[in-house]
Amino acid sequence: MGEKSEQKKQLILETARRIFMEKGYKDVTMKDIVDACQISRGGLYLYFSGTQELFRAVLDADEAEADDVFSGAVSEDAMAADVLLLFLKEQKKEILRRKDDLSLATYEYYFAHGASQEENSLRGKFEDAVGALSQLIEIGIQNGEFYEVDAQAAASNIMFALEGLRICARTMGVTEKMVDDELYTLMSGLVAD
Amino acid sequence: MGEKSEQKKQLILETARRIFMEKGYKDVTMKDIVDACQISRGGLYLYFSGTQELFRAVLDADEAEADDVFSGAVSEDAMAADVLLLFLKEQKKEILRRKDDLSLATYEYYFAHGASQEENSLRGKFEDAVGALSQLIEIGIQNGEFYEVDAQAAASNIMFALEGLRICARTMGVTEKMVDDELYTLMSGLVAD
Amino acid sequence: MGEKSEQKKQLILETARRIFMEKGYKDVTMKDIVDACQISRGGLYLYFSGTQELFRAVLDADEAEADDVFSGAVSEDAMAADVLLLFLKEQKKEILRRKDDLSLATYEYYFAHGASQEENSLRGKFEDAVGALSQLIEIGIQNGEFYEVDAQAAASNIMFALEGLRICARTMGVTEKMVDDELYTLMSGLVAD
Amino acid sequence: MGEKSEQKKQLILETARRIFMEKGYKDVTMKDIVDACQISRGGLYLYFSGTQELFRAVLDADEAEADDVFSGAVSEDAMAADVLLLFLKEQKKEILRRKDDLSLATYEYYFAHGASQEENSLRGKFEDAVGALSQLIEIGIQNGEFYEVDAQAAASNIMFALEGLRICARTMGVTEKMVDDELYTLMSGLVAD
DNA sequence: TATGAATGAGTCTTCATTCAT
DNA sequence: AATGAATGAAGACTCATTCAT
Repeated sequence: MGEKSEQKKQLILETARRIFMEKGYKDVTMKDIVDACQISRGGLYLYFSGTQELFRAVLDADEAEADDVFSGAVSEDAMAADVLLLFLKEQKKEILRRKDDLSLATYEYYFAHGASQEENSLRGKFEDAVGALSQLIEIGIQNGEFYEVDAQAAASNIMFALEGLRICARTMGVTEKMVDDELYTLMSGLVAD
Repeated sequence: MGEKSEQKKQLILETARRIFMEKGYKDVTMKDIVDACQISRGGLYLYFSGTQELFRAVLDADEAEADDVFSGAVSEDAMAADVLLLFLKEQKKEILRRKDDLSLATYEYYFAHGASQEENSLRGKFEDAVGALSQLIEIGIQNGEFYEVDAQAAASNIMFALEGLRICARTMGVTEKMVDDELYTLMSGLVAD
Repeated sequence: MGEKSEQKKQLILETARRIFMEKGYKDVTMKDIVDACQISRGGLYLYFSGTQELFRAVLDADEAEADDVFSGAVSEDAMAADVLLLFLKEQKKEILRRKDDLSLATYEYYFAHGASQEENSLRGKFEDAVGALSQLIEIGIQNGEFYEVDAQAAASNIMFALEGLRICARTMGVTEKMVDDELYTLMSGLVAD
Repeated sequence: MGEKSEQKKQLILETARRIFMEKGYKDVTMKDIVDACQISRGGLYLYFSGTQELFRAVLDADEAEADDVFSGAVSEDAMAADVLLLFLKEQKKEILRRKDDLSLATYEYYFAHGASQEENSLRGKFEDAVGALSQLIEIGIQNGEFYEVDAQAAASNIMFALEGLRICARTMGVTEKMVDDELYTLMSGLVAD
């Protein structure tokens, strides 16, 4: 039964994920989940005690299967600039994607439950990304592809700018051109093109 | 009588502003406002039809008294670098300020009511800031203070990075050092220090 | 001032009448009246203590200027059948008129405030109409225009049938043909045509 | 469990029916029902989303168990006149019954929700009654009990007059004598007595 | 007379959460 | 494990009515 149980939990998580993408975090009610899962009210509570726990679980599941964008790429003999370009293109897609994206719900979640909490995984994620990016830039510099910049600072700057683009896209709206221009600016800081 | 009425409206706006700073946007109820204002339920509705209208009014009031950071500074013979530094310091303060700040509520408001709406003043604000910053950088370049960069692109980059810092501060949390480092990186792109 | 006062009262009554025709009785609020009259809240209460009193006044005003349909007609040497026909045509118009009519509001008013009340003027109105109709039929009989029926009974029957048509029009809806047919039936009871 | 649920729904319907009879349609609030049913606020909404839906359900339940007054009677060899008399007596009782009657609420309901709606079952009911009555009269004519009148027209006339009596009873009030007289008039149109 | 701001009671509706089965 | 009926608290909103000016 433990297996069946696990299956059901997975089903709930997948469904919840979809709903969080559609409605953000705060607007989602247990009823929304129950309806979408075709599960009983009480049944849902057997697995999750509320939307907070549910969203936490959705985030954790994400993390578990998070794929490091660079891990594979960098080890090969691909050019660092190409890897970076690929990464930025991926980010662009995410930034411009209006729905099908957990970023809005995630922002709402952390607004509500504090930047203080220990389990704030966002920070770790961000630092991992900065670290990986930094390494990539380092490699690029050694390859002679990139200018001799402070890799760590450059990586941070890129990440903050990307976050800025993302939040701007979710609030004031951004055009594709705005994103392209900014990404171009970011690349220009590293390499002549 | 219109005067007294106006006073009350102001009182409500100020109180609401405080509450929005404390609780963000979505968690604020009309009852919260009512209690804080020591006003009757019906009384509040005489002035505002709901939290959305209230927050809109708070934002509008902000805008009305918004002071252009550069306007005064630039026209004087202060160095562009000094003006920029001042601006960044101001931003740093805002970014690190945990409460007493409408940014969280504002994000929530635009999450809820769409980046699409015509009355989205965020976009205008952002572009105004980019414009002013761009001008400032231009002046700095002409003064020989700054490198010969693309002023527009540099300004955009700074603004996106600042937004990134702000949202990171509100979600994953940032240390003062992180902010300082990033601001230093931003300055470094313009001037050797 | 008494004159001015009277004018204002008239204005209120006329406006209220229009609103009662539009919305019926129960849905009308003092606010509706206030808004439509462009008068102050308190001002309205100086004249009328609530919608009940207001509607009562509207009804009373109606009564005061109620014109007896037959009074003029009968005294002339018009044929009784023609007068009756005219009356029925007038009734048909009223029955089919969807709006611009107080009947719905009147029904609602008496539903709410009882068929019992002393000031129930409906009964008097009805009996007056039966009386007049009865007289008319009597004359018609004496003229040899109508069959020799019980005038009183015939008059009552016509009035009940008209009320039936009216309420059916307001609830289940009636077609013009249904009304025409019924009116024809009513006439047939009195005269061959 | 569906059974218990159904029982509760029935209980609510019966209670609601009683309340609608007492207070009409418009004055009834969900709270009235809740209090009368000794149920929780939220519990009621599990079954009905508002008073409109509730009243609709009450009407539908009525219709489901509606017994055709004539169906049985006519097929037997009872005299048509007797059947008609029985029907009119039944109607008289209903008309004079002050409370314990849904007619007032029904009128209010249709005032509020339009004579236009597709689901207006009143029209169908009325036409069914006219049809049955018409048949009955036809039979009476063939039996030689009734005058040779236009059965359809006579039936319509009776129904309109009954509706007229009903609404008059609910608004201006009618005496038993008034009803008797009118019913006598209606019979007189068909048969000498 | 006249104003219109203010009140507070009342209704609607939804939600998280529990619990008997 | 699972169900879904039931609860009650909470928030939105409206209205009749009053009252200081």
